[in-house]
Amino acid sequence: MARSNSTKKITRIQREKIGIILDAALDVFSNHGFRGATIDMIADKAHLSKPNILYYFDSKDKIHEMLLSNLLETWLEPLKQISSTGEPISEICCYVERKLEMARDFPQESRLFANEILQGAPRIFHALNGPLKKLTDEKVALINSWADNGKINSVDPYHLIFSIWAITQHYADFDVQILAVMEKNKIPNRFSDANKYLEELFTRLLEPKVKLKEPLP
Amino acid sequence: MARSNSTKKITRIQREKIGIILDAALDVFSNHGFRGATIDMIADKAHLSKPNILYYFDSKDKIHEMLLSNLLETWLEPLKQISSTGEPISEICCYVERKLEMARDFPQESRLFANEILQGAPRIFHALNGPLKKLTDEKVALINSWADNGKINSVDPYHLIFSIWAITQHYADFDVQILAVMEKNKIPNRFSDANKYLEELFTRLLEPKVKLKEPLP
DNA sequence: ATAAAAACTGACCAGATGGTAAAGATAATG
DNA sequence: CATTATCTTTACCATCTGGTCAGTTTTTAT
Repeated sequence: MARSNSTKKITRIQREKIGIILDAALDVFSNHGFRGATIDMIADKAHLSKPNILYYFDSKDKIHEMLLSNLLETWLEPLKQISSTGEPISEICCYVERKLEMARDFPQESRLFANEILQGAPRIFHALNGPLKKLTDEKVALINSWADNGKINSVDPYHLIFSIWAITQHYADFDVQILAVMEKNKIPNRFSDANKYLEELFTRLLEPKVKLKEPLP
Repeated sequence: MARSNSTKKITRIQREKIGIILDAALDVFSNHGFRGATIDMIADKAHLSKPNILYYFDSKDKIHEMLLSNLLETWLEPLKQISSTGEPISEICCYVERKLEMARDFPQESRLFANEILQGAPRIFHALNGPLKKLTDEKVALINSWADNGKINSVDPYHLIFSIWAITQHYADFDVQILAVMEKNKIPNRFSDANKYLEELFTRLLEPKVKLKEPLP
């Protein structure tokens, strides 16, 4: 059997088919949620038979599990990149930009995540409570230190981060609504327009009230 | 039968039981999504038998449908209240506040809506494309006119509205994540802290660059 | 009180769905 | 080439789930 008994070698066919299955599963799970997705739908999309899929994964849950654990690293990465040595406002704006790019380029991953959280995060609560919390704590401290040094306006760092998460996720998760509501000719530019808007939003928020002139180099 | 053949009188028992069923259904649908919810779960929560539920509603879909149509009015209301005669920045901030209150007081409704949109809005696309679009168009025009008159900073009105929707929804839909990540002693105040943060966020964004002094009354 | 209408129940279906078993087909290996 | 290990399929099963139905109980109206 091919079941993921860790210590086994992985054949060429296994690597290929597992990839195909995960691609198909991501598509199906992200569009229908865990319960709404069926193995048959995944099988159809992957051009494989249902038992064949269950030859590579023990169960529907296992497929979903693997998608989520693959996702988490990708999801944390942009936040990790906020650097304590960079210029604060540009660090934040670059973070927003990276997140927005992810919403544009990986909307399925975004919706998979949103579905999971909406249902109460039954399968990844541990990751939220562990790695994500740890990373968030770090960046909260960093933002606070920037504020203490007068480099940015003093704001609640948690809510700053939440608002970034919220807005950027929105462009992936609520895309249907955006498409339905927006003026048709504005739709193609929605991501670059959003980026422009968000840059102004967060720059204005974070600019220190009294701007000190820095000496020219 | 009691089925909703519009032109029929409604008895006391019908009114009561339909209310009980909708309450239970809101709870179940919002926590599990449409496919994840079962009539049995609704029946359990409502302390009614499954056939009894189907005595009042023709199908699972009909229950869901009614919840969504009830929801829509509630959902549009806060946006409607933005008034062209008020002070622009305070109108926007009050809108944010109302939306945030809804996230706090009706998180189930918020998640029901989010679930529906995430799955591609199959059952309410018409409402997004109709009433919601119409209302949004109006408010977009209003915001643009404020900007043209120099009363607010000139920003993309669509993305302003989207960011308000995104952030306020987030506090309901992603509550698990917030609870997992946030410092424990900040949790009880999260809504009032959010309100404070958002007021500053949008005030700073919308303040005209050059503030004209108004004559005292 | 009694008949009619409304409300409710237990038993039951049919189809969908997650998953299995066993045998056949294909690829890798000595 | 032969043998083994891997891969795939056909035919299933058990359970869940939306929904029905025939009949019983309760409420309402006369």
